[in-house]
Amino acid sequence: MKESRTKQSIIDAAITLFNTKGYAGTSVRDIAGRAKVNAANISYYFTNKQGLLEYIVTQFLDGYIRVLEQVLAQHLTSPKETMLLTVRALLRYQSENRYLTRFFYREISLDSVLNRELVPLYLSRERQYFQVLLRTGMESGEFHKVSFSVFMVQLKAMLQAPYLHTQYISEVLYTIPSDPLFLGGYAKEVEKWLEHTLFRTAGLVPS
Amino acid sequence: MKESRTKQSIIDAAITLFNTKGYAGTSVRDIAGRAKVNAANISYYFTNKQGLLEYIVTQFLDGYIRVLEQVLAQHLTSPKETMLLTVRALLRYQSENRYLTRFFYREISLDSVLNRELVPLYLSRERQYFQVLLRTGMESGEFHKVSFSVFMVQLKAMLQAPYLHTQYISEVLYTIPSDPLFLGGYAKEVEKWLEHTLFRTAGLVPS
Amino acid sequence: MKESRTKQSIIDAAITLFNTKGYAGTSVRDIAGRAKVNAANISYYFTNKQGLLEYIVTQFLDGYIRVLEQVLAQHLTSPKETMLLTVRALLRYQSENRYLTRFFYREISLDSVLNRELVPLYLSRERQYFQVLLRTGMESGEFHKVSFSVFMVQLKAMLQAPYLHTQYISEVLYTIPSDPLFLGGYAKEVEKWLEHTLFRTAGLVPS
Amino acid sequence: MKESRTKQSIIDAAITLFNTKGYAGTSVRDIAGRAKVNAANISYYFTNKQGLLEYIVTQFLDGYIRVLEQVLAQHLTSPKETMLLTVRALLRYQSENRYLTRFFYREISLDSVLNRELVPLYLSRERQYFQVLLRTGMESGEFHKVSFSVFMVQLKAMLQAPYLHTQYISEVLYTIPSDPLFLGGYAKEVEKWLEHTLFRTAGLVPS
DNA sequence: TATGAATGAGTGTTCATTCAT
DNA sequence: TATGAATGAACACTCATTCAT
Repeated sequence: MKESRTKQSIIDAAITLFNTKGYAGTSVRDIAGRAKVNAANISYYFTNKQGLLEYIVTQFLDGYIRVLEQVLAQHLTSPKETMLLTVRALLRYQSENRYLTRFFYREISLDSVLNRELVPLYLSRERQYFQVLLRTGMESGEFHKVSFSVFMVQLKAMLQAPYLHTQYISEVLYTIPSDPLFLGGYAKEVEKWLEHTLFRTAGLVPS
Repeated sequence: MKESRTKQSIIDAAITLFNTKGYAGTSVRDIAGRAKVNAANISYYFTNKQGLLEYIVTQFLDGYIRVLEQVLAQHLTSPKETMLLTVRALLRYQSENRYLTRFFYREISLDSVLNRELVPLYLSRERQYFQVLLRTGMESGEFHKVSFSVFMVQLKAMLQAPYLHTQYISEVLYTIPSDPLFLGGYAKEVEKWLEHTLFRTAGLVPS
Repeated sequence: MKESRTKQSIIDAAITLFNTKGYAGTSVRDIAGRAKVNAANISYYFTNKQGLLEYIVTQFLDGYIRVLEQVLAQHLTSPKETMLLTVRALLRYQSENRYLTRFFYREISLDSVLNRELVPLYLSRERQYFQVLLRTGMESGEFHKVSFSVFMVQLKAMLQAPYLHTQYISEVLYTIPSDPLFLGGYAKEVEKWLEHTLFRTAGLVPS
Repeated sequence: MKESRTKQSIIDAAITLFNTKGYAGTSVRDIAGRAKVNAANISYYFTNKQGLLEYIVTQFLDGYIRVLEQVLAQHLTSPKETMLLTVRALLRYQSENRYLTRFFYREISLDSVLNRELVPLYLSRERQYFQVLLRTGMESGEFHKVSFSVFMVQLKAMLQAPYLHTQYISEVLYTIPSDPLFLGGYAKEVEKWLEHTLFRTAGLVPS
């Protein structure tokens, strides 16, 4: 079921503008103007501006969770391999939705109905995913014994860094996060960190 | 020269509200209401809303740079010691201005005149500070040979993490960033990371 | 293509209020209130208050120039007859738009973008029209040899007088400029002046 | 009794600004800024903005009436001579107060308390002055029999023209109204008109 | 499905004015 | 006499949204 051209162009325009100017700093007329549609269409398709935001964020989080599910669906036996593939998949997903990712990680820290109600629902599923994975790895002896929370805050920082510290990241990798080449480079940095802090046995899984 | 009561209460209210609702999401009437002053005072003291933002951000960045200068003023001979004291001082400064810090690190990624003109001026001074420090440390043999850019993006991530990943950080440290106890805890994590990636000789400088 | 009811009632209200209170002395809420429409419609239809002014003034000046063109379109051979018909037509046009005329002649002397840029464009066309007409009349011998500038300043004063010296004019003509009867009366005064200062041959063209 | 420096500089600034931007278009801060005084002084010296306007207009009208009284005080016996001296004196007075004159003639047509109450008081004295002068002249046989109202509207137009039709007047007289040379030139035009329409005997009174 | 017209609430800002000093 | 601080009301304008078509 393809979205109507109008609906999709609204979404695309919204993501771009939310990313550069923030949600509150973007007006529905801005979005309609960039999407080259009538502003009333936004209310028609998404009820209101808040509805458009929820649609976009939900879409992003649905995709994020789907990435986790797709890794699980491969029925890998090694926790180490699962962790590596998960991280790679998430980095790829974020890179494919880079404007949305950047917007989400920025706006998530604001006080809003969205962040108090909708977002925690998804984040608790992410937390559960990694909790199970970590426990399994530690029980099997593949992972060092680490604090879950300490690991998580570091992992999240790793995942978000390229989208929050844009001033430096481009120099580090001689490229920008939008560049597909970036994926490989930054992913290796993250894997090095996993190797060092989590994995007991050396040797990377080939990417 | 003390700020007038009115001016200061506007600043305090603005920091709180910018932090929770963002700059664009905060109206001057919101600020005036919370500060319990007339909204016209904002124009009176800061010309306009944008002027208030600039005043606040400038104040924050001035303080940030002053922290660096104060460490330099101690004329320490060891680069390692200098680096440690710098990081501790910056963490303390951020903790003392935690709402402002959080707001700044979020809003800095938006497209605005402020971020295109005023902020880079200050950030280039921070960059220069660490560039000199790193070069000195590497020449004296106290530091590993590392890429400046890679080091910086990691350092910035370390400094900003407590303010950007607030969902997890409280669990990690059994406390919140506002808690003074937090300082010691998180600072130790950062120092451990420095020890590991930058310093050639073991042994922490007593805090 | 008729203007929408809302747009036209804004224009009508604006002309009335600009005339009695001046442009700067009239607020958009005044206009909206008198027009019995929402104030936001003014921005909707005219971008802003200044745009409404420009629309109104442009409309007036367009009509003014059109009057001149319509006289020309009659292909009269006698300069004297052309001059008389022109003056009568302009007086009729002004009488039909008396509030606008009065407002325009007052506000034109203020320092504004409008008066520095838009208005001179139209006035230069009026000047050209009379320049050609006067030259033709003088070459054919129907007109006395007069200074163009002296003639113009007097003609303009004649045309504007009923709208600028309203305190006396009503007494002079035992009527007000809005009265259609006025037209004949004042027009005759102007023609008498033309007869006296410009025309070499006696005898009025029947009106 | 000299005005205080502050008060006088407020008056000067107000006249300039009222002339270029109109009364409603000028803010008390504009005036204070140009006068280089604190805005509160305006309320202190003139109660409020309206009071400043009244002060200025009253000053102008007082001077205007004083001009008439000074001609009368010369106890001239010839109505013709009186009329000529009056017109010359009024033109000189206006030229000496040209900004104020221009502002007054423009703003006088607006609907305001000032124009409904204060101004008519003075204008009725001007009317009476000319009424007596005209009657005397006509009874003595020096003046043609003319309609008072018709004469007045023409006279007023003559007096105001240089200040209302500024676009053309400069070309006519190869000078600007502010130029002292202008006085003589324009005065002669007006006297020619008087000679033609009012005076029975030829021969100008030497100026 | 899509739009132009229209609105009420809210935006940042300026206004003339007051008042303690 | 003169001022900086402060205010409430008003300013022009933008906002997200509704609705008839």
